[in-house]
Amino acid sequence: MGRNPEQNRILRDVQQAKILSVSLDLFVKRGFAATRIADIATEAGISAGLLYHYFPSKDDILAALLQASLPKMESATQELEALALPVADKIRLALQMLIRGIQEHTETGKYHLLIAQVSASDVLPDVARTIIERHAYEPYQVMERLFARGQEEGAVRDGQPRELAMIFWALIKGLSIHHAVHGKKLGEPTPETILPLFLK
Amino acid sequence: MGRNPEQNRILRDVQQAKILSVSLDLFVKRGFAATRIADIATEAGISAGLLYHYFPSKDDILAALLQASLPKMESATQELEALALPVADKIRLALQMLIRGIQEHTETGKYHLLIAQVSASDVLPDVARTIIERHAYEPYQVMERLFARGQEEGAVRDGQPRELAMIFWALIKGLSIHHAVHGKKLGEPTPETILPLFLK
DNA sequence: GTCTATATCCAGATAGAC
DNA sequence: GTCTATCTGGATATAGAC
Repeated sequence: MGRNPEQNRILRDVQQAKILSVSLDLFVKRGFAATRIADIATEAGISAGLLYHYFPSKDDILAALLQASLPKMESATQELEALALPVADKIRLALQMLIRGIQEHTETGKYHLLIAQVSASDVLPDVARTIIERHAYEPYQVMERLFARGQEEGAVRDGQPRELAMIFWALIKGLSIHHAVHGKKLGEPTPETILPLFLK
Repeated sequence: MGRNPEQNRILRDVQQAKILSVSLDLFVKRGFAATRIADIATEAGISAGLLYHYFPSKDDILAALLQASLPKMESATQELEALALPVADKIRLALQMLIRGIQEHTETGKYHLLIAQVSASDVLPDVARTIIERHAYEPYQVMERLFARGQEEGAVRDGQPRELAMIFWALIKGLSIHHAVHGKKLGEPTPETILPLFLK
């Protein structure tokens, strides 16, 4: 019943993906430090021992998650910037996608939450910290440029573009947490309510 | 060299306060799960054994912190509401105090961060969860009423008051985290930039 | 690739002397 | 009230059989 190398590779990828996916869920739900390897393994339907066949340590799982997510977000914002659209539309688009991600528990939404939770911590594994630092600034800069251009077009409200960018991302992080804590119990803000905060 | 009961009481209060204060710092910096009792004790200048003379468990320290903070915030928002001031001024006042708390690392600011971090977690000690649930809604309701009244006065922007309240608190939580992560490195939004988001 | 069994370590919590 | 020494449990990680 041997498997050929190709099948092995596929199995390996599938297992790794599974581990990463349940890790993301658990890290987001319980926090990194409070999540146990045993939980991840159980949730992934494998033994703890086998998990170590795929990842050398818990820290490496976190690193892999960040490694996968941050560049993805970075390129998403850059693609947004490159679109041939009026700035107001780009901002609307960004907001809609982000809010949707948060409220529908998209992977992207979870990544935001993970980053929000994890990057506040002092005791991050070094690898993780490096990854975060390398990619944290880009989204701020993209939004800053977007707001600046929007002001030239007369579509965006007054205020330092950089401050607006910080407010924008702070709000997104805050909404991630709000959703994680309260779910839909309190109701949730819609992009239509948020958008006019930034536009004229 | 005996101490009289009064002196004992004072000592006890001082030690407890010290433990709570360093715990708050550490919880906020590293997260609750990642903070070790030994760290708290060292930081407080006492032995781990002695710490247990003052608090029966780590969970109880967290509970004590929340127990102290949430009602304080609740009453702060209620006092704000009671002031005889135009709504726009009240909102400005609230924003200034909150932002100041965040940026100057006031106790209040740290409490916000603690609540933001801790309340997202699934594995909270039961006591802690109960305390949070009992006090979480009041600030939303206060801001919702404030925004509603502000709209009647024509001072507050359009939009569901409830949604505006959620946005308001999400932004505050997001700014707490932003400050914890980036400090003053990116610069920080000022109340003057934020206020017009909510006012007409 | 997968599991079970286990080594190792470390954190929370206790006991008891001073 | 305070410390040191210690117990205990649980979590990460490894070893080795299948």
